[in-house]
Amino acid sequence: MAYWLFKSEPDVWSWDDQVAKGDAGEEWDGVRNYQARNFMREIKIGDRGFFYHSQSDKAIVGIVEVIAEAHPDSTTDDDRWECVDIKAIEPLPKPVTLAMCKDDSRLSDMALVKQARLSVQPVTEDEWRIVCELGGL
DNA sequence: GCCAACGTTGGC
DNA sequence: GCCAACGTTGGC
Repeated sequence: MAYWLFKSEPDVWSWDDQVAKGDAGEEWDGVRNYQARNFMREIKIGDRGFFYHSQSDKAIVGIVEVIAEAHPDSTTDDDRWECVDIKAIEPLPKPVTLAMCKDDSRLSDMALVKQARLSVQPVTEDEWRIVCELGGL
């Protein structure tokens, strides 16, 4: 199983919005970036991901599971863009902020730290474990 | 609200 | 195919 990080502006689509969708989940649509799209093509059903709030929060706030692999993005007619579907699994007892990731030398290679603008990014197993630990899981 | 970083577009 | 111009994202 692989691990990922999904980034969203909470004003547009927040963790609470995701939780409200329950097990039905929701399309992770609106990605207009080739690098992120290419990662989504590698994502498999059952993969886990962090849900990150950019802008005001700048924190990893929850864990999601992939329930549908890459398929055309229904929010555009442009067939270059695809999306996956995810559902909320559980919140992090303690959100892990960007500052915490930057302060932890073990996380200095995280895509989140190094590539601020990438909206879908891979997370290594070690990084996953460390962030869960920091988050109180 | 500003600005740096980065991705995309289009002219050559 | 290169690169300048432009647009967008996201941290501060």
